[in-house]
Amino acid sequence: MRKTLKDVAQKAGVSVAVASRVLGNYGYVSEENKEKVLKAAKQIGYYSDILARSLKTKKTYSIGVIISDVTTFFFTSVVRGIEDVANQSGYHVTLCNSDEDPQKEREYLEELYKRRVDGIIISPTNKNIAYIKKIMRSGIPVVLVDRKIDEIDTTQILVDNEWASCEAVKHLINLGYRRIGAINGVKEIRTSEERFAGYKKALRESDIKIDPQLIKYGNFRMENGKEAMVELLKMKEPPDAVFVANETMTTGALLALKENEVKIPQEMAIIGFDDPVWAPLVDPPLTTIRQPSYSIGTIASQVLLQKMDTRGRKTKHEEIILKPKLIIRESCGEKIKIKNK
Amino acid sequence: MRKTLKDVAQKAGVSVAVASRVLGNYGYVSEENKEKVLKAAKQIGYYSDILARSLKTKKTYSIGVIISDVTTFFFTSVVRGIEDVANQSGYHVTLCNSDEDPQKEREYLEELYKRRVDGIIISPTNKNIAYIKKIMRSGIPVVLVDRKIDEIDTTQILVDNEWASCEAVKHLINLGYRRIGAINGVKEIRTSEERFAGYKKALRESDIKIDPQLIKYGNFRMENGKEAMVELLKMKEPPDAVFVANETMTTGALLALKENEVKIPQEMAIIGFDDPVWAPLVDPPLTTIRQPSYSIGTIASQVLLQKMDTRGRKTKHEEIILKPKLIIRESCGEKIKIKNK
DNA sequence: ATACTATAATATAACGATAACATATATTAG
DNA sequence: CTAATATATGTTATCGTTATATTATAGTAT
Repeated sequence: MRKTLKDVAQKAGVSVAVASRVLGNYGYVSEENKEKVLKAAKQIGYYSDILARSLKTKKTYSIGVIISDVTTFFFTSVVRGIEDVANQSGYHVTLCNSDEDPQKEREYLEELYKRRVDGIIISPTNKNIAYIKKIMRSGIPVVLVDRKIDEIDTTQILVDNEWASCEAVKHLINLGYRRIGAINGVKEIRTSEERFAGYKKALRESDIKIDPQLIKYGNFRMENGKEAMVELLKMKEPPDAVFVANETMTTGALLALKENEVKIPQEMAIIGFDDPVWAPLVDPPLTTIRQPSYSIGTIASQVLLQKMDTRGRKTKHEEIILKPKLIIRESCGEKIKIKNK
Repeated sequence: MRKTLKDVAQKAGVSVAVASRVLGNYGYVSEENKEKVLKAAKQIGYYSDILARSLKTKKTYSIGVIISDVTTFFFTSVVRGIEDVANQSGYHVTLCNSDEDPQKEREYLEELYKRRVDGIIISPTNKNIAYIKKIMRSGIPVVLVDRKIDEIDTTQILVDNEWASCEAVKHLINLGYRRIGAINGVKEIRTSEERFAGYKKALRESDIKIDPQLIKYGNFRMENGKEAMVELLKMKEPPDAVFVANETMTTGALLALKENEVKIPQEMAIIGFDDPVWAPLVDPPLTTIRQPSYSIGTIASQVLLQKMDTRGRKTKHEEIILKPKLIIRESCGEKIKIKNK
């Protein structure tokens, strides 16, 4: 049977109050009783019941994390950062995987609210903004990661997407590519918008006309990246390079290229956002944009911990923007060299 | 402010007992009051407090899942299976990542116990057996996945590792390889043992002498797979093929081969346990053993749900063994053809 | 008419912890 | 020597639910 504080107190021959004080490490207790209680607790194998404690103290010492895809390197890495910091401060992390599905996201938000987490870190879709605001109003601090939402007044840990994808596309342009396609994520999500903006900016600055036919929209999932690439390949005049907006869609796109036996980069150069462990291993090694994912996690956690400390105070919109890095491998080759061959 | 049942009752003009009955859907309530309560609850935005409820009912409607590596395709897939089934039955999944670290595993086990989860699914290291048993004795059902532990009397969802790796190594032998190396996982973990046993069985059955020098032990982590492969490559006479016991170590091994510019399969063939999405994309496409990971998850969840229903009854040791599948791609080539070239 | 059952509602005792309050003693200050 | 303070302990209300015991009314069977 599970032991309660009463059992400990009984065994130690003191009142529950004394036992609680010893185990909670507060108030006045004599050395003698302290020892007795500690010994008794150990002997009967007592663990405090977090449910009961939380009910009374209004603190669960747990934070909820809702991310959009646990299978990606980017998000697992973010979560690792979050956990490492949170655990150190005695917080437990409840991980939820929304799978880019607003409905699932909503359910998890409700679940976390009901379970009274002390704070939430989320990479949001943009469909539950009102509900997130409601949760914040109820006193639970929220920190956003990866995806900016203007309407939510809290700290958001972001990445300079526009700059990064602009760099990426400029890289392609510098190598000589001119017909550059794009496989974007969900249109309404800020991250997609920004990455797409960077793509357009790079083309504009190089006076390359933007061809709408070369631009596809996916939903950040693998199948989608694959389909988009297949569509591009079916064109009379397919692009000679393509920029893909995240890891899973890049996987899909690569799968499509493989199945259609398209030579990379000779027939199609490719550059992907996110830098999974396997990027150097594919054929040819993939040029990518590496995000500081672990840092995003640690910073988010630190900010949230701080917000939980100063609970109740009104928070304002604040953006912490980190810089990704272009990792050049071989999937873009050099258009000029290829032509000369 | 967070609303309580009292608020609902007040608003509806009934007692808390009636309100509780309506929301809990039990006992006698008049149609009239039922409506009133439902309306009131909706109006003030009431959510029951799971902490308080759980404290009283002794059910948290949450299960804990401890796996050894969230970054792998195998485990994320298992977790997905677990969640899909559990969520459908109204259970919340708390995901914990032990990172193959017994200390971390122990901490998470304690955490889950304290948080009073209704059941636990775990891919265990073999260092906390006594504690797992203790948890089971306290009435929390546990289901093991992926790793068999003889001493624990409960249902274990496993994979026929020995058979699968035997098949894999036989595949190499059939292709003409004779100096076949192995990069195994942690020695004490059953999964490693079994996979290694399969390796040895295949060699024995083909009358190939087992050369201890060709056998390395890792810890299932990437860096380790890399180091092991580097050691193999440093040998005067390195193996001409290698069997790697899991996904992360395979990644490491491939990285090492890449860095040392070893040609696959001409200079070294490689076959890996686990079949991540990127397996077809690497150079050359990787021959792997695909585990029925999602099924492992759904079955584990179903079994656990059932155990939670029949709580208290003593469970016996039981094994559910699924069969993996050899996925042949190009990383093993054909030794004969290669020689002839 | 009496006894019994089904329906309905309320008041209240748990669940297991914390913390506010009350009480008691020892120590120190004025 | 008294007042004030520090130390130590115990009693009990409380958190927000659920569930049990209690009471009340209506309908049905004897």
